[in-house]
Amino acid sequence: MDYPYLKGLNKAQRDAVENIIGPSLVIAGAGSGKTRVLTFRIAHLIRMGNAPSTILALTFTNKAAREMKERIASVVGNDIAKYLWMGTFHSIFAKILRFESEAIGYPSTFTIYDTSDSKSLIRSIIKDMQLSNKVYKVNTVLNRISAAKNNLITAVNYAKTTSATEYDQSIRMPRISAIYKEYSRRCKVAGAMDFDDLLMNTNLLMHHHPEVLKKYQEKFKFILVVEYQDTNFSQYLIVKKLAELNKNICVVGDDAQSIYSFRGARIENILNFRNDYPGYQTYKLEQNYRSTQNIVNAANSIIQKNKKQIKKNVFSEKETGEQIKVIQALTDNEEGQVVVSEINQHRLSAHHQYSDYAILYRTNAQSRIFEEQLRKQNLPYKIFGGLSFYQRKEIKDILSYLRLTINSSDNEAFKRIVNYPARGIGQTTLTKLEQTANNNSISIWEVVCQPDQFPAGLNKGTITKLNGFITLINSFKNQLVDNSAYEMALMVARQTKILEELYRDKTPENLSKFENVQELLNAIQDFSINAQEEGQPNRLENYLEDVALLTDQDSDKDEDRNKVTLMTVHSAKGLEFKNVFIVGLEDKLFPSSFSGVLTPENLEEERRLFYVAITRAMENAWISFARQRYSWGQLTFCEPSRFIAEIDEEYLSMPSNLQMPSFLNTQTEYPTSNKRSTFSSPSAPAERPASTANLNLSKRLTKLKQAHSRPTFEPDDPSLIKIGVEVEHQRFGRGKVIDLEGDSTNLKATVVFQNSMRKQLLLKFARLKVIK
DNA sequence: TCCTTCAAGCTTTTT
DNA sequence: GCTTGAAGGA
Repeated sequence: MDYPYLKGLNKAQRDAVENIIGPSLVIAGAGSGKTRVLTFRIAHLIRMGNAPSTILALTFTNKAAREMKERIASVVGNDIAKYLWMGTFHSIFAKILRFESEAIGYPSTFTIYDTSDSKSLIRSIIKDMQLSNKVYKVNTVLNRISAAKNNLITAVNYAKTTSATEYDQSIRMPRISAIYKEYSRRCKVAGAMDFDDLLMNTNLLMHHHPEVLKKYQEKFKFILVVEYQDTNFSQYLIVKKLAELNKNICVVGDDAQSIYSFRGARIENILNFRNDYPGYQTYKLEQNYRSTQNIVNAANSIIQKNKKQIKKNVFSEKETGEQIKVIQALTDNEEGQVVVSEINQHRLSAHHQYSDYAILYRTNAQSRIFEEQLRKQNLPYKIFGGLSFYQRKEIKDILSYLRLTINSSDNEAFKRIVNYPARGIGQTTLTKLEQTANNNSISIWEVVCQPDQFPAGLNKGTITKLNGFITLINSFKNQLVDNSAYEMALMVARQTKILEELYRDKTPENLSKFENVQELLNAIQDFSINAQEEGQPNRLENYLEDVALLTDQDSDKDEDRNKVTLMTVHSAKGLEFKNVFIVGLEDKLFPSSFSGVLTPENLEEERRLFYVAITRAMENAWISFARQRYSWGQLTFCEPSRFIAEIDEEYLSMPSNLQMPSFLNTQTEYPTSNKRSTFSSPSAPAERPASTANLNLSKRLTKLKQAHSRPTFEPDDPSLIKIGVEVEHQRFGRGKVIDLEGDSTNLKATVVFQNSMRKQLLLKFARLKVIK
């Protein structure tokens, strides 16, 4: 039978769409139309008479799930597509866990702790166990616990796992096992799960309750997994168990794009598919429809250097295209300047949009310089990463009120807001409450609600203040039945006086916080309205179910449309741009070796990351590096990345400025001709400024740097700043000084900026320059 | 209890 | 360089 959507697919794509029975492995090279294939495969399943509710499709991002659902809806209609079980691993299994919560001893309203909740809990456990926070780093402890959970090692089993405890000994943190145990206990008491718990508990549920497993095995007749190379052991096992009965499993992935091993992703999962599912079919999508031949060939020439991979031949039939252009800059600032000018010029000559350009970097810290230059050269840009909307204090505060209303055992929420807005309940009180709660294995809420039964040694005044808080939360609880999520959120924002407080004191920070709270309220209103329209429940608890699983990248704003994109290579995965600048191609930065030694495994992962970066480009790619940059405030000298040398020369265009200016006299390090040899020995001894020649060099570089880059924001002498003068601030732009206060050493200026933001700045530190 | 000051820390991060 | 957290003082 023929279907219109099958037209326009190549042979491999079509096979992958049509063969729906049995295990299938789809190896989808970059830009090979894997979303298309999956979309049509699911549409095809439905057309073949399978109910959408029997199809489970798992992704890693909400965005990917939403986009695919929309595309399927456009083929089969939304009233059918909406019954698909399509979502992220976390959201789908959170949904199932809420449904089956009784079996694992959790309330269905369990809270999902985000990373900052987890860290805060671990921090207090380390403190309570009287361990040194210098030795027990919260991040390390959380990573160890997370890794254990991703490998399905429970707290009890962790203590028995000698490899784990021996490792902890070796890093001098023998008590991690005990912290893990206490962490699990407190999460349970608080009725909370962290991200990893969602997956581990799903595994435990299926392991201990075969009847539940059977129910879902029978329900999900077809299972699809996107980005299979990024699954961790926990996710892998869930999928394996669910697929055991029907074996109609289709996984799509590209081993060459596995870049999340630091989060427990196992590239082996895709490499070993053949062993797990005998009788499987493989479909290799090798034609790249995204990029020019040059880009595809260059990318291939890099990834070939990796040993661990599934052989495939990715090719493009598009035009040859231009070579990848290499840009050398003397300093990190110059790199920013050159890249941004190049974007500007190229855009004008190629008649492209701003949104056709992306700047990709290895670490978020690199973004600042590009931001500065984009602003200076007046190019609109949008930046991904950094502090997420949902991580902002004001947002977390409001959400904590909502969380506590739904699940009063949520201790992390309680601790955040019991004294915000200030009620005179301080750390001492909180410590007493927490101790009483922990000694009795109950939540803080239960302690404060039953002061007679669980005396915490508080005085009358404090108890009165606490009672005010309890009354407030209880009044919210009483309103739950009659109000939607939005009505509840609005009520909380008003009655806690948070909105009022932010509005009263109109500092720029508060203004932006006020706006953020408004934005949150809008989002909740959207949720309420959408849910109502779709006939879904729109209660507060329904909103809270997925808010913990939302990220910034889930919101696409219209005003962000025609802008240059700045993001890390990691977050660029799955996206494409006509023109891509990959910046900071320096040894130790990309490939990054922050984690100490660059092991062969890490190098291969970095190489895959570079492969991902290049394959984002449709038409043009640039690679840039600087010879020196500031990292952590320290001037460091950089070597070009070995990855530049790994690209076959024929796909590269080395510009004339790769020759160092002759007066710098660095020929030994940088031959002007025969570019390849420059990079072929990445271990070539780098000359350090110890020698006199290099003292001269660094001096000249400093001079050059001053001449080439911004003198604009060398802050002026504070004494020049008077009431009435116009000033320019490095970040906030132009403004006018309207007030000065404080003593001579701590003089503060109140500045009203052009966007009518008002800000008080300490002149000692402020980056202000007088204009007139 | 709150505010200021100092020091230590820093990757990537779909959830 | 910048942010965050913990300690110390009012």
